[in-house]
Amino acid sequence: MKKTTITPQSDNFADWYQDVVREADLAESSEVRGCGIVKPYGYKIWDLMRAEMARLIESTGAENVYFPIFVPMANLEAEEDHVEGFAPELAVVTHGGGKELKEKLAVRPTSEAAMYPTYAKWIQSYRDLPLRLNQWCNVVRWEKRPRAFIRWSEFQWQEGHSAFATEAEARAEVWQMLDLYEQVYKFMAIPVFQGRKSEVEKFAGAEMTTTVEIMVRDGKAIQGATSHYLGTNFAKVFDVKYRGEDEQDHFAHQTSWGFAWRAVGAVIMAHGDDHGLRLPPNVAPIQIVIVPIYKEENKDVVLKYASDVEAQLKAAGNFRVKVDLRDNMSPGFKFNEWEVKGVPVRLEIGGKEAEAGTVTLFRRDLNTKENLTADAAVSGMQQLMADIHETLWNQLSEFQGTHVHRIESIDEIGDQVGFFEASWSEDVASEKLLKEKYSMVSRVLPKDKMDAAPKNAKCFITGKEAKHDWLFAKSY
RNA sequence: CGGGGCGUGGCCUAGUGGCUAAGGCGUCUGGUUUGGGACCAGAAGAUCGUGAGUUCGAGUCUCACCGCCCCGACCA
Repeated sequence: MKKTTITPQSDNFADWYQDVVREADLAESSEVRGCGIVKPYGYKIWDLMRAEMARLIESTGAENVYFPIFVPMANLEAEEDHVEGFAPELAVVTHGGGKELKEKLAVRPTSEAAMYPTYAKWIQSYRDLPLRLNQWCNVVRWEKRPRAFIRWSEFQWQEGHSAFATEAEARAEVWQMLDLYEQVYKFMAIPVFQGRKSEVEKFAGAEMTTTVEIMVRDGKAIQGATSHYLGTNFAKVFDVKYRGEDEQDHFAHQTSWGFAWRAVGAVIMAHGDDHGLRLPPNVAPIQIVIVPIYKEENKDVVLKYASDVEAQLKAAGNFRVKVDLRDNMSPGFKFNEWEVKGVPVRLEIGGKEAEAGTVTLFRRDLNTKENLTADAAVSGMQQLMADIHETLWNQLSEFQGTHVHRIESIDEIGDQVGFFEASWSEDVASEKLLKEKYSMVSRVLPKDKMDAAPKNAKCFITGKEAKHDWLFAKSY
């Protein structure tokens, strides 16, 4: 008999998402409109993602720095497209120390304008290049429609900013960092669609934006991370130039790339089911929960056995294991709670198991139980974690596969959900039309389609000459 | 900024002009329990979003304001 406080996905996906965030104790809303409070369990998931992301970034030789949260308004206004893109969502500090400020300070919505005046000082010679820096920080964008993790007004992320002597190097960096983002999502058992953004969708001030797009369980897209080629747009504004070997001054070619805690939201929406969260082991705060089940007369025996199994697991694979010792809750309550929280593996250990030297093992990816010897469970745990990761990956991959629809005309969209592949003219007006009609925009020109001829010579919207095969979808 | 909805203990809900604002969940204390969301007893916790107004009397009616949520447009 299952009682659930979670709305089924098929009833209302948005409600389901909010219910999971609440029931799994990930986050709650705060006193401040649009800003969230991330609770310990939710923050740990982010920490695990962040650690992997940090490892990947540092493996490329980029170094960490920290720049201030405040940016002089004048800096932000310097790059025309940039300010136009961000002005509507700026938080601005007008008072400090009890006085009105002459120079208003923006709370950074992103740090190009905060960092590049300093880059101009640091970069003098071609010998100072490349400069590849990263910072982990919080940024603020006054969002009109916030959503837990996916789009809070304040969020944590990493933003990397590099400068190169040549366009070729900068463009290579853009794709290299995008590959890291694909890898970090692989770490979360999430396949991505990697490629480039349209003119309408690209970053304010960029020459080119690349993206990893994720398809989640309702067929919508989440932009998982972006990597931009900024060209010399910002360099010209902030005077980021270097003396080359040719004894001439040149503007630096810049990139920026960012990954935010919306990834937590992506994991929830990509893997979750009607019972709640299903966490890939790599980002599960608790990978194995042991629920001891005992009566007064066998309590000591059961708890001893449970703690032995815990010790063996920790010795075998340094797993994140928790023994749920709360004695004011029934086993059934605990089962449900850990399922909602997405713990990949649960071991039920009671009198029967203690006597037989077995465990009852529940895996959250398949929601199945089996009884096996404790030795087998321990020695097979590493493989089981890998299997769970793979199952989640495969399930999502299969879902994505069946939800990419090839269409030749805009009207074929109808009420289907998912991503739509179509040959497109890349005409700006046509993208607006698509948005009005189907609330849908281009998501990505997949990397492997960038140099390929479109399958259909005619654009699916305008009938004009198509340039490439793009993916379109509704998005978060 | 448009459209819709809602403000009553931490959360959910009752209350539809009349006595001391009721119940469930949760929390705390003690006890009893433990194989799929346990039970008993007790306790704490609300100036009913704010301000005016109507009335003998307002959680309830009127007006204004504030805030929140959901659906769009904007965005990582």
